Amino acid sequence: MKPERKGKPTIRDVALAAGVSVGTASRAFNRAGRVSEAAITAVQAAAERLGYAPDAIAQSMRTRSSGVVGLLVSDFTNPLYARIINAVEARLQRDGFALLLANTHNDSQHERAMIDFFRRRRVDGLILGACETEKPEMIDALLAQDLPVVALDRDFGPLGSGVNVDHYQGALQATRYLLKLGHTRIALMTPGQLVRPGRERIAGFCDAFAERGLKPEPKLIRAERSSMEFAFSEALALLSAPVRPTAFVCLGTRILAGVLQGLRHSGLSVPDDVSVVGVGDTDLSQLFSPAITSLTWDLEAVGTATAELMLARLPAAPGHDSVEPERIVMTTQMILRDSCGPSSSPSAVLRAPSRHAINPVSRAKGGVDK
Amino acid sequence: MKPERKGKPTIRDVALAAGVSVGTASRAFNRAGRVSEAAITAVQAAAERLGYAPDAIAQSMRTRSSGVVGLLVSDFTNPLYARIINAVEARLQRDGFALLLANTHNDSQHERAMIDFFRRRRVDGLILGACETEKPEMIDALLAQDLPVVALDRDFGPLGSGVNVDHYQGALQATRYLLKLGHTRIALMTPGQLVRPGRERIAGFCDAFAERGLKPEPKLIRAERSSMEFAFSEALALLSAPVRPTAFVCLGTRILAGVLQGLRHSGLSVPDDVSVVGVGDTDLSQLFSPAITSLTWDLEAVGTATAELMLARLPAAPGHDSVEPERIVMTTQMILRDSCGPSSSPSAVLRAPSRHAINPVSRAKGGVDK
DNA sequence: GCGCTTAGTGGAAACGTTTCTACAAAACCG
DNA sequence: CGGTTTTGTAGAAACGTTTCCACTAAGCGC
Repeated sequence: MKPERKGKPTIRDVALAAGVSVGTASRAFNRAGRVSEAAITAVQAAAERLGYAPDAIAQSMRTRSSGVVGLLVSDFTNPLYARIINAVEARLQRDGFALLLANTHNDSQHERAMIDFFRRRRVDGLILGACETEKPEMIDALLAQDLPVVALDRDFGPLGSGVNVDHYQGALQATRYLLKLGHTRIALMTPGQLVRPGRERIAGFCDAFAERGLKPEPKLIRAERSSMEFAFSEALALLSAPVRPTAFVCLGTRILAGVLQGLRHSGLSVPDDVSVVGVGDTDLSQLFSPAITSLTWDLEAVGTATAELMLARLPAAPGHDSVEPERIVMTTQMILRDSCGPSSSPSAVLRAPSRHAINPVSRAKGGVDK
Repeated sequence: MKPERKGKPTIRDVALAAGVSVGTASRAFNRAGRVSEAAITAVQAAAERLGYAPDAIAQSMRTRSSGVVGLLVSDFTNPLYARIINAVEARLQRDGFALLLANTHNDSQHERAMIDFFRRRRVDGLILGACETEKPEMIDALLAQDLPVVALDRDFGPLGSGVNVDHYQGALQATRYLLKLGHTRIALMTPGQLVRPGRERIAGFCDAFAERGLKPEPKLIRAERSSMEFAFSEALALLSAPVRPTAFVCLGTRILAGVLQGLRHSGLSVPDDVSVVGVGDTDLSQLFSPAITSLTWDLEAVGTATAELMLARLPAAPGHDSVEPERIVMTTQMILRDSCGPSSSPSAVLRAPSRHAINPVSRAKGGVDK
């Protein structure tokens, strides 16, 4: 019909075609202010005819809101992260927000650069699951901005919002379980103690020992890197020690894989020689023989809750003046399978092949004490 | 020092502080046109002092380039996708581009909506690994735009660029291998034949049979959904048939998991009762006992190549007028492990525990014949 | 010193929206 | 029917950049 020169048609073209001014055209689209029904239909018809679609960049420019949320994570190759991010994306998409994704590769300088990069891109909010961001000065700087920030399994102090998995309770439960089976030489392998999950797990681990008046062997706590190669060599080192651990708690998917490889390499059998508690309801933990007793939590729920926390803090939200910091705690479950047996006894009796129920979500307002 | 009201400082503030005009300040930052050294240092000093960072939205507005690449994929929970996307992101990041991520959940309507959404957001390029986009009319519409499009394991015809894994060759190789071991009742399970990977694999599978003057059993080709649950029930169905398959080719990580579960559930042992070829060098295929002989390809290389194909097509690229369509084909490898044995013989002898070398990358110009 | 080029600068226009202001027309109300 | 409110509209001013254009002040060859 009307091939307006080249390029996409602008609202100006639409207004012209509809015989109204640009202002009216804009109001017609946004149903804001006063517009006559006649104008609305005329504008919509013209837009349809011309194939007009508003330019999101220009809208951002004017409204100062980009409709984009930034998500920063150390490495989303981790299948646990992948599923969380998937859920975040799905939830944000429902509200018309897009997800700008970057990973930091555990490089704190890089991380800071990416946060800045996101800021320059005027993201409407930031979801942070990266490590450096637990440093107090960093947190203060972040929260000082008007940019909504939501933590993903990170601790941003009393003023920060976020979703946290209850790793403390999980580690406590897993360790209690092994202690009850008679294990005392239990190795704990988890990502570094710099970040919340690592710290919490170590605390839960130690407290489970303390409950029985015991102390864990410090050398059996390996909270450093979370790569499979590292876990493999650490496992080998621990297993070749004069007196080796009788159980492993492996709180990382890659770590679990590395430890299992180490056990196989050492010719030890699970659970007869060594008991293993893994993490996540992954293919590996289900199909390894024996199936791995695992600590899990609802990844989709974590992602959805994170997204919703963010959406509630976005300027577009209805009553967003009430931006009280809020923290959501997700509980963990132990899925009992076949990889744990009594300590130093010939064979295991305990067995519970089926899964437990889905975990509930508990909410907790974060206290503000400035 | 100079708390310029509220909000972020603009280039105007910087120019004022440096005692130059905004135009000069802009040129100073971009090193474009003629600027004196004095001006550059003054502007940079002022920017530093004020903590100025240019507004990417405003820049996009003016330059019509957003510095963002959109990536659409059906579901990045798939660990194979996750690693590819990781590599894409890393490569784009190196050149200062951000990644806008969305998944289509295999909903073609949704897919179209997301492509539009990306367009409105003025992404500089689009990487498509989703299904619908192989429909001719869709492709034409996409290529007609000025927006660079790169396919991720999808076929966009002679005019499209993209990175393709050589699934045909891979399936051929895997099937030949099983045929040589004496299997003829081989089941093929792969994601649907609507998309390139599925089609190619089926073709390779059939051609391997044809080489020996054989024809595959049509009922043993299951190319539909790629979920674990589906694979599990399909496997059970196939295994309970009067005469069951002696080998499975499982070309999806979730499919592999489902089939292995099905085999376990049926009480059949691998490779004595049934041989299995899996996909991807995952934890599961390495640690399952027996370790799974797998068809793999270099996921990082796929991601990097995809990103580079895109970068070369971005307007910012140096000689981007030469936008010939280009297709990169990645070869596959078979990692021989312990999950395949001769057909209907008591036990397997063949064994090769170590990995093969990394695959090379072969490049091929796509022919243009318009 | 006088034209000529050239380096450097300031100012303004543009990018495509939304929103504000002003104003006209219509509606309502004694 | 005059005044007051209401309704709808047009037009322009932003938003923060980049880039174009015009212009001044050097530099240079003679």
